[in-house]
Amino acid sequence: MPELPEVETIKRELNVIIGKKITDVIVNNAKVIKEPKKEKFIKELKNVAIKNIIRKGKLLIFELSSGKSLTIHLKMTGQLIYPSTTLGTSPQKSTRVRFKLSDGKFLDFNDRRLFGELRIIDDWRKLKFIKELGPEPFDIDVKKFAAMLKGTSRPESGSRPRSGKIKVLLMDQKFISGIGNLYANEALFRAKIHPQRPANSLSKKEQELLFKEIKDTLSEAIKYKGSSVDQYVQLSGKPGEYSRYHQVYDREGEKCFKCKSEIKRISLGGRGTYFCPICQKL
DNA sequence: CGGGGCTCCTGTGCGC
DNA sequence: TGCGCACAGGAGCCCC
Repeated sequence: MPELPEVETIKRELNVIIGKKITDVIVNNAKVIKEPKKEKFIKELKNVAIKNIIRKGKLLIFELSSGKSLTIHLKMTGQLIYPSTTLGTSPQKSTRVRFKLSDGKFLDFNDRRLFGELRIIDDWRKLKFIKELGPEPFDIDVKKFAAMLKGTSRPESGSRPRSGKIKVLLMDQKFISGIGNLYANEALFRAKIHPQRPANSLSKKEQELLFKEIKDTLSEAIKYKGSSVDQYVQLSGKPGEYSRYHQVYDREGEKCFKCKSEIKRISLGGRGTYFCPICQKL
């Protein structure tokens, strides 16, 4: 479940490979390569340098010296490991693609469930996923956020009246980018808002608090290098430390840290949704 | 439009 | 102790 903080952590750590050249590509499972086909994918990367690495929402983009870009989406169980060691966390059974760099070390893409997506494209800005991506929480102000929730934001930015559930909306990458199931749960708890609240029903105070808590939760998670709940690890293979600060996620039946009542779990948008029925008002 | 459910997959961890 | 299966949830898609 890498979300914005996890992908941002990896992106920052990947700084060390900027300027290095890819000397070889080993594909153990071509399913994660979405375009172009395996042979062309390998050819496009060989002897090409990594010029820059950026992140858009949960998507990593490697800008290459060829002018093209390699995009990597970790989806749920994707990992990037560098430098890979034979004794450490990589390579392993789930190592799907290995990039050999000009320093002789490997950057490994591991992905247990094969949901991850690698592609090479001429212009990442033209990707449908990118064009439809909503703004990041850090790129907007509270006024804009409030307008988006109310659905009164400019039509060309894709805003409509938002009567859907707030938690489902927060996870919608076309609405706002970077938030997944874990941080949607955490931010809503901190803002004392029930996940089933209609998005356009929030009071001005609630909008402000939610916006603040989204940013604070994400910032804190970045500070602690992400949450290792399932598969996520840092580039070095070390787990992220933020999991120990989770208030509700994966805590069904345990006591709320604030009011001691029982954390509940429901399903929203097909996702496990955790909340405190006392602290979070419907 | 919202919402629910299914799909892509596989390793883990639970219940029996 | 072993076996089988529900579950994890990012994002796209389909249908009502």
